[in-house]
Amino acid sequence: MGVMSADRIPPHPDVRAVPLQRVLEALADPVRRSIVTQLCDTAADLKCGGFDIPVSNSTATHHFRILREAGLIRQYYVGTSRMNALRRDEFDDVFPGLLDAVVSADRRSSRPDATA
Amino acid sequence: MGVMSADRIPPHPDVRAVPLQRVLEALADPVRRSIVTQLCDTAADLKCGGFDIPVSNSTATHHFRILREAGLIRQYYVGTSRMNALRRDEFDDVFPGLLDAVVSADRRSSRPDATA
DNA sequence: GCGAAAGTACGATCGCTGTCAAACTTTGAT
DNA sequence: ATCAAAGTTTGACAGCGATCGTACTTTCGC
Repeated sequence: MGVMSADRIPPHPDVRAVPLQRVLEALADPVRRSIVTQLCDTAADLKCGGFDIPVSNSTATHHFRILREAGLIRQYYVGTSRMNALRRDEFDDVFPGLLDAVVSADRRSSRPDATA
Repeated sequence: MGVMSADRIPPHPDVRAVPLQRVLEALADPVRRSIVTQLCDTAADLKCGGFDIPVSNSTATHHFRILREAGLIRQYYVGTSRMNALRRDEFDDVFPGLLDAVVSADRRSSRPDATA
């Protein structure tokens, strides 16, 4: 008995209404930061199962919800897959420079770093 | 029977050796963020008791330690007062743009905001 | 229709962290 | 010498949040 695929996703917040506290809590978790970084690097939307993260399925759902409520990602369904998109521009408007600084530093942290 | 006032402060980390994780955990707490913002706004070193924070003395000590170990502040004694200095330049070298983004957003969060 | 695929929702743990009060330490002033 | 000022240390406690397994829901392909 189908519900339309539209409202299968909980509402996305207006980024301007998201407290900095929520944003920093979201970005302070390594798994979530990895999700954001992967979205940045891919420069394309990814389904939940398309990420390389070391947690169970239900834990992943939890992390995606936190990111969504922090205004960092937008989710929408394609068939049975939930897609995730970075809300780059909207987010940068409200928190200028933050995403860049975090993602840049995170990339450096995650790489082996072979600099002499 | 006095110990010299020099080594009354635990060692400060090399900022380049501080993991991003530690930095974000430090900045994700509202009290610590307030401390950093006040240091930014004052543009001068402040003694521990010189901050406007709503926690007990021992809790404050805890927060200052977290900030110090995150490479965000440098502490030194002047008489019986422990002074706190932002490690601005060193920190910006390793995490460019991060402090600015967080402090700017934090200032906006803390103000009433009377914009029409 | 039926089964598989992709996630979600729900409880239940469990460890971490922010908090405080109380006792202690060091320095400066009297 | 003593006392006050400024913080620290220690121990205890409470609440949050990351995690997982299991059960459930929706959609797609046959």
